[in-house]
Amino acid sequence: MTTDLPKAYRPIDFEGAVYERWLAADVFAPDGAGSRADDAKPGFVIIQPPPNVTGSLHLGHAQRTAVEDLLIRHARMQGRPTLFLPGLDHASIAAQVVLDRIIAAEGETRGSLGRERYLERMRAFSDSTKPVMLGQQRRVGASADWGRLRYTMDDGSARAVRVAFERLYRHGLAYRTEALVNWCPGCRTSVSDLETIPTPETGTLWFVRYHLVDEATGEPSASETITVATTRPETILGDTAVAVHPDDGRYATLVGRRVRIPFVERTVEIIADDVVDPAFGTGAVKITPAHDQDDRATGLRHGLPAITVLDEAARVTREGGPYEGLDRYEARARIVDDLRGRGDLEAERPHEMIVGRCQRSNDVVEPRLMTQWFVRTGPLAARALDSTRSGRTRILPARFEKTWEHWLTNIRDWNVSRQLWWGHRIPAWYCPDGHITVSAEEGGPAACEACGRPAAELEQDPDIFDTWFSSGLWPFSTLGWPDDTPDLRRFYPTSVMETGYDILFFWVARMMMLGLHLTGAEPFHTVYLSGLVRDPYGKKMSKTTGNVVDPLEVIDESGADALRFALIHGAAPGMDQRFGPAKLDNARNFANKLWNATRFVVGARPATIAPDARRRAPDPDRLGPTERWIRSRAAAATEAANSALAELAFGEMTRVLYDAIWTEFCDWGIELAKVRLADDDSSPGEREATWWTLVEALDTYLRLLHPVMPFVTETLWGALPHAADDPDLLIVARWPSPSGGVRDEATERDLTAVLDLVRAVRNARAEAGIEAAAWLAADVAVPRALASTVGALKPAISRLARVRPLTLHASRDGLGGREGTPPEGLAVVAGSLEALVRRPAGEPRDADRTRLARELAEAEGFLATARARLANESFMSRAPAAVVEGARAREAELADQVERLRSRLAE
RNA sequence: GGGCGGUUAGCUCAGUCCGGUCAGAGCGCCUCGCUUACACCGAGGAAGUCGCAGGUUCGAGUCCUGCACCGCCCACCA
Repeated sequence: MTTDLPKAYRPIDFEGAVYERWLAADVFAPDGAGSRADDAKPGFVIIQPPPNVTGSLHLGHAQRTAVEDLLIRHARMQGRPTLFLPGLDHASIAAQVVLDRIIAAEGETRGSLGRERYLERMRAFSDSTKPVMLGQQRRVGASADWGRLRYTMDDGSARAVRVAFERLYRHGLAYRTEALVNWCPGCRTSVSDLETIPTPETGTLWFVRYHLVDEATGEPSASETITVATTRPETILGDTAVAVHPDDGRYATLVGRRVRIPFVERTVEIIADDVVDPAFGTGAVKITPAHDQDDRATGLRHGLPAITVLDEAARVTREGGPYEGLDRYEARARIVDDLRGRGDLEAERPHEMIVGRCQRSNDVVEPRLMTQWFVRTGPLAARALDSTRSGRTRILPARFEKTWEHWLTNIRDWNVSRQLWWGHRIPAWYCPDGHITVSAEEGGPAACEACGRPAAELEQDPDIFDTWFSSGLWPFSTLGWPDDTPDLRRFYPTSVMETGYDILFFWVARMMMLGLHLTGAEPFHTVYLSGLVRDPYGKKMSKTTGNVVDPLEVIDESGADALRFALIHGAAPGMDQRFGPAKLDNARNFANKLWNATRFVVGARPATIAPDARRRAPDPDRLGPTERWIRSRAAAATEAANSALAELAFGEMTRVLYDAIWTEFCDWGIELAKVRLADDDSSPGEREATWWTLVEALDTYLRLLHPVMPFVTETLWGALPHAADDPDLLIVARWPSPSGGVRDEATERDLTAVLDLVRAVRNARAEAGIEAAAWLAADVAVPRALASTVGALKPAISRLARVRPLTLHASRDGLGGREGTPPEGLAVVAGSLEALVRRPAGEPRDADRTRLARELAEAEGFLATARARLANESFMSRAPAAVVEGARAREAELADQVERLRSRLAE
């Protein structure tokens, strides 16, 4: 069974082969040939958040995959039927932005290629990125069911989109209307509110005089004017009213009068409306219903016309009269100049304001009046809120529930129309009479629903869906919805949705809303929100900043296990983490440690055990304190890891395992065990028991660590003896059960005392400046309670503290020095144990005295605090009995310590 | 304008929900050491008034209030 391990830990040498073995064993699919899933156990399902096909993965994706794969591997080892369904997202707008850049380099544009050729290019482009991305996932170690790989642009997804939309439409939850949408002149499409980033800017507030119309002549008056304040003079061209507050005395007499809009020479009315803030500007506002949300609402209330003066490129339209064809900012400058020329620019001053910019292109988004499709979110959001409030779906970390609440309670209808090409075409057809037919049929409707006109006379909506619409169906469209498939029945609802908090609204909320309405069930019971991976300086990683790290480079260098461990170890849920070489090195070193520890154990097999022996539990009658301690600590680690995992506290879990393996198992466990393994005095049976103990603990640790570091643990586990009922591969081996462990608290206590003594002796030696290699004679006084443990560990203490000969005494008298003969040594007081280490002849004693004096002062300080506490009546009467008891015990211990230190110092 | 998060060793961060052995880790730093698993190592060590000010409590990084910076999210005031 045991195979030879290479001396050096070189992940690149084995990770690929390990992955091949998993694939060959067919263990990823829930019903794969190698699956050891028990169908009686609850299933565990993760539908992977599909990365965009825009290129390659970054560290954020690697983190995503690491966490998801951790959950999946853990569930798989528990014997639960698991499904990790991988996927890719077509990312319509993001992909178009990328492709636009690529074709621009070839001197082409969207327009020059045309819709069909452009889409062809896009398909070719995404076909080229897909394998790269899937290869990256594989290198990270994703144990996904590749046979179920899905794509948001595949036929299944397309059909789900059409059916979903048709149902929403029939249920009155999707509607088409003219509304002001966020228009990006750069991308030439509308974008959602979420994609419009409010950006602070210093603009200008211009005060413009409008001339009232002299009702007698019908001409603008030279003297009668009203001054409005605006930050956007170019929209003057589309003004259809001026508004003042109804209670504003300054303008009371002007309400109902008319003014002449300059340049376009339109005559509009002065109206009164509550929306106007009399304290802002002049208290009079120009109203441009086609280019401002507030004005649109005001216009609707007052029946004002809406005149669009900016086109899809944000150039002035024919309605703009003399300014037609000018870009919005050129027009603005010209209009300001012209107003100044007319003497109608009363004032201008800098103004701090917020403008909306496009998330993709950073262009200033223009409110634009268009007829588009919307999803009515009110009823959908209400159900989503109910799901989290009732706890049917929980969000972790819990604080995000507040954000969730706030967003969903203030949600506005969702504009799903995009004037892009790459995506799912909206399945709505219009007939010449203006009737709408929505159809989920692949070829479209046969005829107009309303008037029966044949399909040939119908025209399909040219727009496509917001990319998040198809993403919103992801948890069930991937399982066969809208059909009632076996997969859907078996794996839906899914278990955990792991993703970054930055797409909580974009994606999670949409999945929840659409999932609840279309399937009647919450699509997942837990939302686990990860933080963002940032660069070492805290900057968000982005291609434009150039600080993006390719996971493959990291994996080539340090291994996938190190990358995964570092990403998980360094993170707390929902908190961003800075990621740099330090964390990675630490993780790699840890893997190396594990590697070498295993190499040692494998190599330390007693000759009496056959190389191909089956793993068995150590003989309980041959266990010494060391063995009992190692087993107990492994059991403790199992408990701690399990409870951390239950809370999805992955960072906590790796911390537990890191300490257990490195500090406890390697630094102490193996070092202690070496003694019995090498000691000629120990019997073959004892040596075997020690070795089996090491194997057992290591086996447990490798299992516990496998979900985080799958490659190295699989490799190392393969080098250890397996039990009769173990599978060949760790990936499907049983998860350690906490009850299977053997906690032994008495042994743990005793060992703590012994290890403290060893540490104290080492410390004393170091402080005294004694040569590390020197063997010194030592006497140790051992209280009765520790006699048996210390007796059994005598050779180990001797080795670890480098003391020889070592003599044990039943009382302090045995240490000598008290009566007359001054001790020639280092006095060491550690808990209830006390040692006297003989110094080499001629060494001065000052350092030792200094150390003792410092320890005494420290102990006295603690003792004083402890006594003050016990003297506090409130504490004694109000604190719980257990706490008081603990305080008493500590006081006694400290008092003893102080007494002994004093007496040592007095010698 | 609301809301949330952060402020703990030189640096990067756990710990705060469930108050008392929690003052921790990694990196860095100092002193030793190539002891046949590991120098991607081992042994020892230095290092923090847990942002500030109040409050609750026998007891507070841990709960409450206020404040100060830093960051994020939401938000139709021209």
